[in-house]
Amino acid sequence: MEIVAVIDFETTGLSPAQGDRATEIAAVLLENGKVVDRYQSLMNAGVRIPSYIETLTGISDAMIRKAPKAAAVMQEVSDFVGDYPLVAHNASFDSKFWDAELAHIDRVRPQQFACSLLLSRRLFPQAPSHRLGALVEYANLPVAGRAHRALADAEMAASLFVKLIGELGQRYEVHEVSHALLCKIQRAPKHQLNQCIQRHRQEESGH
DNA sequence: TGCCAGGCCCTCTTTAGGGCCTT
Repeated sequence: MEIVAVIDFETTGLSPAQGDRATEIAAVLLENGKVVDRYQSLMNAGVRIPSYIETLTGISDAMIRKAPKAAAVMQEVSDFVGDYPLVAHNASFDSKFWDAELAHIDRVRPQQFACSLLLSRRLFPQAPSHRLGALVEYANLPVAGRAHRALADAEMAASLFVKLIGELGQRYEVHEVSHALLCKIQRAPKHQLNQCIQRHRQEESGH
């Protein structure tokens, strides 16, 4: 498939609409199932980190004070990602923060997100949990580092994403999985994946 | 003062409720 960018944010909470800000961003570029480039940075948005968040992520106020400004980091990472299609685990979360942080620098996201959580629910419905760490364990994927740090989570989401594409290719004999197809599959009713893929094939071939 | 996310997905559903997932 085309090059995609898998991203992961660490933040001060769950909702930019409630004033939460990003504290760390990572993006990895995937080409032919391999990570070919990486970006990672802490980012200083001038906000305090709640203690339970520091416990969760290991990211402290002291670390953030020394980090580059959020605006500079977002300019760098959005340049790094360009218009490659995006992927995240629970993309509804990361897309909210991506859009909110881009808005602070007057940029607008041009591309769509695919979601490895929605895809996992469809392709691995039997998994005991669809949390990123649990899926990595379930699929026997390598642990990339400390969970709840952006680069480790982005690397693990990337390897999960590669696994999902492989599964899709095998199970449904889709030889060229596109980001556009994934965006359709992740919205399709679980019992209609086959129909969704057939319809996509027909649209692609112009019938 | 009191409140505080929101989208997905299942089910004892659809005139709704609650768990999962992200930090």
